[in-house]
Amino acid sequence: MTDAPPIIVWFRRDLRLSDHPALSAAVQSGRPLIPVVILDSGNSDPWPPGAAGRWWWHHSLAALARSLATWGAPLLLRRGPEAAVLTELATVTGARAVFCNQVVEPWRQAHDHTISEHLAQGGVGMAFFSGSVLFDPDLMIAGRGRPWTVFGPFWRRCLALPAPNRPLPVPPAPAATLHLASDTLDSWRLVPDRPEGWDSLAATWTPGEADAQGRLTAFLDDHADDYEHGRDRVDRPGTAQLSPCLHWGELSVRQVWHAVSASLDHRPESGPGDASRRAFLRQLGWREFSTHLLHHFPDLPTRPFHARFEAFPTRRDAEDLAAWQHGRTGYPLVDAAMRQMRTTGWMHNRLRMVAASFLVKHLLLPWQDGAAWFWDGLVDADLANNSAGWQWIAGCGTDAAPFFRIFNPVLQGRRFDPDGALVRQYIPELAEVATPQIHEPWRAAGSAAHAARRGYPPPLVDHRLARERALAAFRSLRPEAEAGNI
DNA sequence: TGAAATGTTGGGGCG
DNA sequence: ACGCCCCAACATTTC
Repeated sequence: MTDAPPIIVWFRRDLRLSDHPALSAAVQSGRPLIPVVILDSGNSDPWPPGAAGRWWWHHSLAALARSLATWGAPLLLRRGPEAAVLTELATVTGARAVFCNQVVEPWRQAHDHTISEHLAQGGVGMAFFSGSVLFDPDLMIAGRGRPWTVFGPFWRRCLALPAPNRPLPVPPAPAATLHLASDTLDSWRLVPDRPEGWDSLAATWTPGEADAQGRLTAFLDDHADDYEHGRDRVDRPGTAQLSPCLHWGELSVRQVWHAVSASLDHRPESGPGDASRRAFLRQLGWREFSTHLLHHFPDLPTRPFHARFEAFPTRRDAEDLAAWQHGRTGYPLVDAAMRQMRTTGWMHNRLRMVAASFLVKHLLLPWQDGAAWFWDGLVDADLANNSAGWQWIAGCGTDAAPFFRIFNPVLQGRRFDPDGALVRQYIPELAEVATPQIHEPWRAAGSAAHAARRGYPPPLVDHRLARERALAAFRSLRPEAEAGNI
């Protein structure tokens, strides 16, 4: 054995071996490695993963442990306050350094700062590597002074910057490894019980880096050329469905960026799929935008960006909230969306907009309640994306959809689920309803009776009335109304 | 990354 | 043949 002290590589939201700057740097040092994942028992995380997130986390950790074992450095699982776990590990092994990739979330960065100072007292250094975003949020506003709050200019600026670094390969395995006692993953009990179990998620997903890479490849082969339009169809797999992989870091955003833009860069003239590929990169841009926003505005998860929305006349109605949560609003597209999330842990992006709009505008319930439900139910639940998305749809965020932009669930259904295939998949009660009425089953006389027998509820609210009610609520917020000089 | 209301236009039926 | 009306189709405005 060498005398060189080992390096602790702390895995957080980067459950992969490729394009892992902290891991690569540790390997390059030639020291023995201690890869570790810590389950924080100190409740210091104000946004611990929800139920679906924990399911994903468990399985992705299992996959990471397998690939690290094969690669040559077994993964260590330790439970406890993060600073204490790292300190103890450093003491026992003689490690003088902890390497990790930065997670761009305000609470996480604050904790990292504290932990880093704590470790420094014991002579242990902490090194942070970047990799969870395409562009550094602080560098982007350097010289400008204030964050971008409108997506368009933000993205134009991003595209004008030098391209993000090329992703790193899986590093060669270290020569020496240490074997230390580890918790078993099962003892962490990450996956909570739920009445219907988790089989339907397991049938949908295989968490882990290998499957994530496969998804990326499949998307490039099958859907990237038609993404611009195909992504809108909720009844077809036109999207990449990489969001959980990106959240948990099974793929780095740089890997996705480079894989998609490579075909643009290497083609002399623009091909048929170029617009689609740019549209996809733009979606990575929204992820980037949300992450930067949360970094600059830590209140984003709880408080409306535009303070006047604090006065919005939201309702409090536990029954309506429960109807929405469990897919019993009587609007098939909304209900299919909510049941898709329950069944798969994922929801099509367009359905997220429709379902969120319905909660906020048709039901006038707080967007924070909707965000909390999504947080618990989505395997890709991401604080920045979830918060920014809800604020966007609620009209109170930066660069938000105007509040008066109210989705009509019937029209959205006709346009993006024209055959009713998605509705029939998730709402078996409506399987017999004819296609012309599938998105408004209350209008189908014969089928309506049938649906009633099967227990599918009538509409919770009338669209036209709900729309007018929402517009009135919005009008009550206008500055002129407050000033009393309408 | 809407939808509804309102306005405009142009073709065709018809007296 | 001509003007009138209807209304679908499209465009613009408003919420």
